[in-house]
Amino acid sequence: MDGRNDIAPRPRTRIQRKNSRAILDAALEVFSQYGFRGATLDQIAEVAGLSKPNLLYYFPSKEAIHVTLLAGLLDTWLAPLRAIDPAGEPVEEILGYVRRKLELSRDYPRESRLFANEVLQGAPRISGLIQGELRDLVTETAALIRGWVAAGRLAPVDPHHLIFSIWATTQHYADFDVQVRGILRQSPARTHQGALDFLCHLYSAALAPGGPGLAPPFDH
Amino acid sequence: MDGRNDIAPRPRTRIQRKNSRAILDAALEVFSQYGFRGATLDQIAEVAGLSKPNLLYYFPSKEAIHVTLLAGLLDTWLAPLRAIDPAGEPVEEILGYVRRKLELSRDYPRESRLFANEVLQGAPRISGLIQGELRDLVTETAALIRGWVAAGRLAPVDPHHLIFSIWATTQHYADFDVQVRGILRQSPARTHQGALDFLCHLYSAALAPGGPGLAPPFDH
DNA sequence: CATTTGTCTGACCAGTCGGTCAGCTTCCAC
DNA sequence: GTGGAAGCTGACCGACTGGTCAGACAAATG
Repeated sequence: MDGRNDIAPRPRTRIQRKNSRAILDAALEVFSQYGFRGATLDQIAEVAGLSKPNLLYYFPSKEAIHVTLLAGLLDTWLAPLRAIDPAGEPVEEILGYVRRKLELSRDYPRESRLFANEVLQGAPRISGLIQGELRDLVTETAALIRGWVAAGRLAPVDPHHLIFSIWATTQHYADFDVQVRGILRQSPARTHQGALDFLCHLYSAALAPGGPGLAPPFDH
Repeated sequence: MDGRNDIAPRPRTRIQRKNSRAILDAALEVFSQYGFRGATLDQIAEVAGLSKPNLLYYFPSKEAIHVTLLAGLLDTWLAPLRAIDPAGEPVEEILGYVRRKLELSRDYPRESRLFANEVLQGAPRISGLIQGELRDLVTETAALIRGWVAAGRLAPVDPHHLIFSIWATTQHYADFDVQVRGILRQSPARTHQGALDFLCHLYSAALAPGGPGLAPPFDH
């Protein structure tokens, strides 16, 4: 009688799996484009090829769909950060992180925009995740980077702002895609390669140990 | 009888000026927080301290308020780019641009978020501005930077991706403020200074002519 | 075949949305 | 002060929103 109305447990039957997937995919498409309040269940239902009541048979509410999406997203999104190898060569590890993050922006722009939409509007539904899981992982990585700096294997930079800048520069190509394509009229593949080249130059120049900018450039 | 229902001409009387300003300020507050579809006229009216019909006495529709905001915003937003002096020292000019853009993010975060919201959702109302005024100015600035590179006064970088990265890194502190503050728990002033220090290091290292990365770092 | 269980839908509901309108009040030039 | 324009509002409208519900349909189970 009651459909899979809980958020946590995964669907069991074939039909449940198929329809849940269709709903989440359609919801990702619509939410990422219009934001939570801008999206409607009718839109999602139409994209998913289901009726609106049928959506609400699989998910208890609009918000439940949204939360399910966000929760499932964070792992994918943080994977590149986890993949940084503490035993690797510092500059190469960070450049690899940039490359993976940029590929994520290219291959999963909807996920990036969904997340951006949520954070832009104050992250009312995921502030817990940000101050929990996300923050912990960043703190960890920041400590790793600080260790590399202390060992003289990396130019002295603030690890947090380094991470922020990598997030910003890579996600920019997904979140502001319309702007990028409106200014830079070229194939997405070419834009991606250009971005990769530039960012590698940017970060390798700034992170190479013993580089030009050892002292803080501006006094404060 | 008819209020100032057109978009272009500025209000004349004192009351018109005062209320128009109050409406636009309230709309900026609400639109930037909830996006266009997420915001309601009732919310804007309440923030502005006016009744909803009175809002529509000054502006013909919700969309007119939004468009008015966006149009008035672009000039402010592009001012730092226009302020780049072709006769100045290249690296200093770009660092100055970064500084001004970062100050804009600190002082006008609502404007940044409004713009981000719009672009994120496909810029349905300002695609003309992006492909027109914005694109022209960027093309111009890109040519200037390319000239600096050719003269050997700047490391060889792609000017477009350089501009994109500056936009991304600076606006990140306004658009993703919730995330930044959720991770980096410190005063906004301290965060601003840290960001400025980091970004100056980042760009001065990468842009200094004759630096480490003259050849493209990755083959393609 | 009958029963049960899971899947699905048309019709509907209460609340909210952007926007209208008739008419009220306030202001100001004369 | 008075007439007319400017400024303002409560009440209202049709459209749309998220969500409900009784019951139809489908599929497994006996």
